[in-house]
Formats: sequence, C-alpha cells, structure tokens
Amino acid sequence: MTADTETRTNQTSRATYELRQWIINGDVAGGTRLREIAVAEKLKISRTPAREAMARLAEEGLLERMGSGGFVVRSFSIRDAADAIELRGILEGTAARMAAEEGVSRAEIDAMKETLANLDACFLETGELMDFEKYSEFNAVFHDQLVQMCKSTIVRRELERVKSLPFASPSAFVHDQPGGAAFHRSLIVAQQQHHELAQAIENREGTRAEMIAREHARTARANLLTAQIPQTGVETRMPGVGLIVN
Amino acid sequence: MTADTETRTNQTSRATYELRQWIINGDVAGGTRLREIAVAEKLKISRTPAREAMARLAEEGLLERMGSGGFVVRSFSIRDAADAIELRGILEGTAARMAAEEGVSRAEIDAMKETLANLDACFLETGELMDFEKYSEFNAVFHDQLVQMCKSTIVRRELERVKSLPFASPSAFVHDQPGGAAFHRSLIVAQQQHHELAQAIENREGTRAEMIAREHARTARANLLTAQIPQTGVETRMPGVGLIVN
DNA sequence: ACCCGCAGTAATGTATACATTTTATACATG
DNA sequence: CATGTATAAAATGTATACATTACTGCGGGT
Repeated sequence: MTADTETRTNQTSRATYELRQWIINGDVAGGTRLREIAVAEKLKISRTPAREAMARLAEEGLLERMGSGGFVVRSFSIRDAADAIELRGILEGTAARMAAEEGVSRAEIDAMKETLANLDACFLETGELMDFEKYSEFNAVFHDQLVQMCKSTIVRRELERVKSLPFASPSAFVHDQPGGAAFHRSLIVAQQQHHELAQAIENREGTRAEMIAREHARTARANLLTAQIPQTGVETRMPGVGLIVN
Repeated sequence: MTADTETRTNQTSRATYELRQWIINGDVAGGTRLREIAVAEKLKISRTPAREAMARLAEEGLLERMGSGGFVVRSFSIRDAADAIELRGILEGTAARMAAEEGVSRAEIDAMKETLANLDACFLETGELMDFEKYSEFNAVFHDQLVQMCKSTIVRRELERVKSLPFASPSAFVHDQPGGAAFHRSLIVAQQQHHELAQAIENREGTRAEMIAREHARTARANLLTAQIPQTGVETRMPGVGLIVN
C-alpha cells in the first residue's frame, strides 16, 4: 500500500503516483473536489484511468467519495492528525505486544539491534547536532522491522494503512526544524524508547512493549502539536500538511 | 461503509450490493479470481460498473487487487479471522478509553443504558433460553453506541472498517448454535461485560473501559475458535465463513 | 524429463461517445 | 427576503470498440 508497487508502466499507475504527489505536496488543498475531466486533461489521459487512479487513492485514504459521485481530497483537522498518530501508536503497540508474546527469531532481534546502532550513530559525539536525513531513514527501517515482527497479517495491514496517511508516518516530523533544541531532545527520548522497545520484545514483556510503543507515538504527536501547523506557515518539507485544514 | 448508503439507483451501486452478497453468502469462495467480463455478464451490465463495484469492495476489504490487475476474493485463515476480532477489540477498547477520558453526555449514557435493559430483557425469566434475534439486534445497537461515544473520526473510521469484515462484526456469532449450553453462558458473560463497560465509561475509568472492551472481543473470538469452522460444515447462517479457507 | 520460447487466446487497460444525474443560475411565488 | 422550481450547463454513469498486457499450452531444444 505504501511501497511503490507502481511500475509506472501504465497510465493508471502513473496517474495514481502523480495525483498522490500533488496531494502530499499540497498542490491541491484538503477539501478540494477532483473532477475527472480536469484531472484527465491535466495528466493528458482519458477519464477512465483518471477515475481509476482516484479510486485507488480513495482506498489509500487520501481521497473521499462524495455521496453524489466524484472525489474530494480528504481533509483533516489538527485533532484528526493527532488521533492518526495516536492510532498508529495503538497499532504499533499491538504489533509490539503480539511480537513479544509470540516471540521473535534471533535474526529479527539482531537486525533490529543493528538498526538501533545505526540510529545511535546519527547522534554526534558532542551529543548536540545530528544527521537528520540518516536518522529519518533508519527510523523508518526500525518501524518497518517492528511491523514485520508481528505475524498477524490483519494487524500489519491496518498499520500500513494508517501509516499511509502522510503526517502519521513515523518519520513525518523528523526533519531539521527551526526551533531545534526541544525537538532535538525529543529525538533523544525517542531513541531511548526504541532501545527499550527492542529490549521489551526480546524479553517477551508484552504489556511493556505495548505501552512503550504507545508512548513513543505520543512523542511524535507532541511534535505535531508544537509545530503549530496553520500558524507559522510551517516548513513545506513536512509532508501532507496541506491536508490539515482546521 | 457498513450501512446501506446504496440507493440502488444506478448500476454500480446495484452491482456492489449484489457482489457483496455473493461474497458474504459464500457463493464465491475466498481466493476466487473475479473476471470483469464474467461479473458484468452475470449482472447484465457492462464492464465499467462491474469494475467500479469491484474497486469499491476492494476499498471495503472484501476483495484484493492482484498485482497484474484484476481482483481476487480475499481469503482469511482462521487466525486472520481471530486476529480481526481481536483487532476490533483493540479499537473498541481505544474508543471506550477515549470516551471515558473525554467524557460523554448524559443523553448518550442514558441511551446506552436503555440498550442494556433491552438486552437484559432478551434473557428469559428462567435464565435458560433467550431471544437470539433480538439479542443480536440490540447487541449491534450497543456496539454502535459505543463507537459514537468516541469523538475521534479517525478511530471511528478504522473501527467501522474492521467491523465491515463479516466475521469480525460484533453480532457475527450471535445466532442459535447447536451446542448451546457453553455458548449460552458466553452470552451471559458478554452481557455482564456490556454493563461493566457502560459503568466504566460513565465513571470515566479509561483503562478499565479499554480492558473490558478487549476482553469482550475475546469472548467473541473464543466463540469463533470453538465453532471449528472448516470441520463441522458450520451453519451457513454465519456470515462470511466462506472467506475463511484454512 | 525439464526448460525455454513462441504463438494464440483471453484478460485488463484505455479512449470515447452517449445517457443520466447533479449542480448552478435565474426567475417566479409565498 | 426567503424559498422553491424550471432549465441549462457540467459533471459523473454506462456501454463499447480498440490497444495492450498477461496467461496458457504447445512444440522445440538440451
């Protein structure tokens, strides 16, 4: 759902990709109605693949079907965005608990620990500055590894679904932000939570793992709320903020 | 998503409805590939609304897109079905916790208590037999009221999504079953949990509400597992069992 | 026996014409 | 002034022809 399965071979895949970019980049604001004809013309394709692309993005949760037909770019209040992050925490918590209770292989644990080491390496010797790009990358890897540890297809699927909302992705708020001090501290806390989470899973402490994952998401949630989306005309680097209207 | 918003006015809505029935009734087994042309011919419509209907059912989670195009009826292992019920419990638990922590109106509490009374009335004086039909109906009402108490659109939406899997619906296993004694007792337990859940929400005991809702779903989960789906050629009355293959 | 490639067939992908419904506007009416 | 209604415009719904891609089975090769 999230990955680029789009081989970009046919018009529909290309259209889906393009449209998704428009939405995530904020080229079309939340609440905007998408007209088949307009979309088709803009992408220089016929209405059929345009419609199909919109259907797929509706499946992804980026668009909404209107009762009378057609699609609207889904819009989210700040509360919705915060709730989406919290929900990710709930589901990651469930995945973590299931992984802990069912047990995971040595190889999976080791792979996760390697990611943790990579994340540790992103913090400089002085403890002050850090490599945001790499951190963001390995952070995504860590969260993917967590999902893979849960053997429930159903839980994995719903988790992927929630993560496909751009601002609910684990790495959504990991970017170089202007007011860096507090944010930098929150990353240190987050990384500590990563370590504890891996440990809890390894020790098969299900409840602990669940609660750490939840709290970990709330760290991200706090970053969203302090970012004050609509006010400061926040960095466009942050994906999907155009969908947050209220 | 679950409700019949389908006005049945146009071909697509009709096709969506028909196809959904086929799938839930088990007329097409899980894993079956649905060919546009075959579906279109069977419903005496053209390929376009047939395709559109399949896209919508994919959105609902009843169909899956194949990589090379086209759709397959989604199939679930028994574990998947059990996980889906557990996931419903997780999400209902989250809804219950949020409702408890945020607080709900007097009117909402009273409405839920009325439903509880209606459910109580389904148990006969003797405590032995009961009205399954009514119980099933009011049980669905109770669970809907619970969802409504949660003010998070995001959580509500995902919960509705999970509930749209036919066997994950709260009332899925509330039917007159042959081996009635143990099942009947489980309904008594379930009703007790309903009472406790309402009380916890009213008292704003978030964690308690969450845990009761989880445990409540596990009661349903146990009913699924004892039903031994593939073995006894279980009652066709139970919806969506045809999707459970393993 | 197994693998590979090459049709032929059957499916999905795409464009487009036409049908139907929705929506916007102007106007009449209480 | 508000409300409802008629009507035109513009959107989506539907069917279908044609294009392209995926599947299947056969035959040749090693």
